Amino acid sequence: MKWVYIEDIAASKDQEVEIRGWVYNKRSSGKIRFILIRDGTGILQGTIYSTEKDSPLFKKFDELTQESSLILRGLIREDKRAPAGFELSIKDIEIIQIAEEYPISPKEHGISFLMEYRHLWLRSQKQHAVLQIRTELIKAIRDFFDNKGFRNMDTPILTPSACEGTTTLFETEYFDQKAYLSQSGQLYNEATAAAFGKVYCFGPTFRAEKSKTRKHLIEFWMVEPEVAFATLDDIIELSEDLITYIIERILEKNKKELDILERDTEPLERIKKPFPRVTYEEALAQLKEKGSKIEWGEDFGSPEENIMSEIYDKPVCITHFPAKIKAFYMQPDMERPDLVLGVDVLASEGYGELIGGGQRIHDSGLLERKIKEFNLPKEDYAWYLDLRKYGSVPHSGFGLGVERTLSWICKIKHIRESIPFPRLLYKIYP
RNA sequence: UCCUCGGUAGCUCAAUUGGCAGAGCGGGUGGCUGUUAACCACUAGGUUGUAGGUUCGAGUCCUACCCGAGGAGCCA
Repeated sequence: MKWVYIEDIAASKDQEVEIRGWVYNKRSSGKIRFILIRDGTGILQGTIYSTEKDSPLFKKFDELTQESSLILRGLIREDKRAPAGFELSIKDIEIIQIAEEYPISPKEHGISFLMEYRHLWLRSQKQHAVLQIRTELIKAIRDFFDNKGFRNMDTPILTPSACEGTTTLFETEYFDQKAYLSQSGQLYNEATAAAFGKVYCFGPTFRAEKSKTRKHLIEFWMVEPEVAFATLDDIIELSEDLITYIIERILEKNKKELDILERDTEPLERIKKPFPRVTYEEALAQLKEKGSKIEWGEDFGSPEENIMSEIYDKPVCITHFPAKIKAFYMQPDMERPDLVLGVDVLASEGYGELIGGGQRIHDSGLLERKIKEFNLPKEDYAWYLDLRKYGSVPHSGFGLGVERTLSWICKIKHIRESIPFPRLLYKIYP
């Protein structure tokens, strides 16, 4: 008998098939019994009908517990009464394992309990929907860059020095040396961009910051494009194109999942180019008008990000930040050397920074001065400075956080649900 | 790291002024011919986070600690 996945069930209408999966729920009503089976691709209702109370099928049905694994065989029928529109008339139940009492019942649970059972919580419908969208999101990101001729050049996770210099790194042993888990592939991207023109890296990044918010993960995934000869304006446009492409794809491919998540898609549907662009100083004026006490030279906190997303109903690009609050490699504005050609793209609906990036310094002398100014060990940046000696060109890039983007698209309350196994402050289980 | 709130059955929660520790869900048993987180009846299930203190008596009050949540800060 043919083994089919529930997502493909329509093609097997009026045929006898085999469904392999787990008991999602079961109900009985005298002579008729229902099994909801999930197989990872969907949930299907199977029915058993018998006039005999102790028929062999009923006996097997009665043994089943929530999440028991089994193979059902039977006829696929169209039936309006079934949740999926199709139903399986069960002719045979093959039990693989009877599950022990499953801790996650179909009723409500607290977050700390669910997080402790994250390995099982993944089976629940909403978690499943979020992660289903995640796989489409990652595919869309790759397609976007691949279709534009970008080369995927992944960068190392183990790095020799505190390349960023500023934020907290995870340290590990590397034979007789120290190594650090990567916080960004950007510096290496600049090298591959000079070799391949336009590149992107896509991988996990690690930040040992003691952040305890709904927007931060200790380990998260980031896609970072880098383009030789590109200016700030070029990569702002690239950011807009990427975000609109992603949104369009998810709206097209993940209707079912967005529906399960009860996501109002209207705010996503209006996300089209161009996005509003404001400079840091213009944003500051808008924020003060709305009552913020932020002063020039301060970075935006989450109250400021929230105000910005109240003002605009699309992602907003903020540019020209004070140099002192941004990284050492950011290209200063020629007319205002105290500002840098950086851009942060803030999501709508209060989801904070999706993208951070900008134009990089390509002048060798200036970069050396900045390294000194930021008190960074020059030896560690010898190879990076080489890139400015051998055919240096203006170049720009950015990083987009996958989990922030996914949280926003799914409108979930906390970023911890946007990755199968979140690493959170002090929490590394399961 | 700071502020606020919380920790009672497997889960979600209740317990009046300090006075018998309780309900729903889940589990078990039985019933029901179309259920949709089914429903109905019965039933088992407790070191009230830990340690100490006040009191005739503490889930409730006090002290310390542990754990969790929300927020802030931190954060290319």
